[in-house]
Amino acid sequence: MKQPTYYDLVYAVVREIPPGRVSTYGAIADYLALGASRMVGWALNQCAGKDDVPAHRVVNRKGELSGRHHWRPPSRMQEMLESEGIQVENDTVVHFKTLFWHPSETLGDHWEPFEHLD
DNA sequence: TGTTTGACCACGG
DNA sequence: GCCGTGGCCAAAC
Repeated sequence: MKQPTYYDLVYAVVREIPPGRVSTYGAIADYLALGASRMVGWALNQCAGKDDVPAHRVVNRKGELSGRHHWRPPSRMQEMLESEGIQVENDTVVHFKTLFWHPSETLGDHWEPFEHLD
């Protein structure tokens, strides 16, 4: 990998998710204008194992930990969330609607993560 | 090079 | 408010 791809954009946004908050595939896909929220899932699939990307803060639109099966061990994702004060019950984020974080909430609409790279 | 699949979402019934 | 269907783009086969 030599130049930034949409993977890097996804990673960059995920890293900006504030601790104790959660975001969704759809929100990230919408913010990055990827056109397909599945691509976020693919990107996160590649980031599995990377500790520098808090992928545990990304859940589906229902607030369910749909990606926990891709963690080692699967319970790791829930533990990470709980360690940040996020309550998880039955593989679903409690108060998900309240803890939901949208990229534009913090990054704004003109966030250029790689503008310095050209 | 065509088909299948994927940590999904919006919409209509 | 739940269920089935289409769509979306990229990687793996």
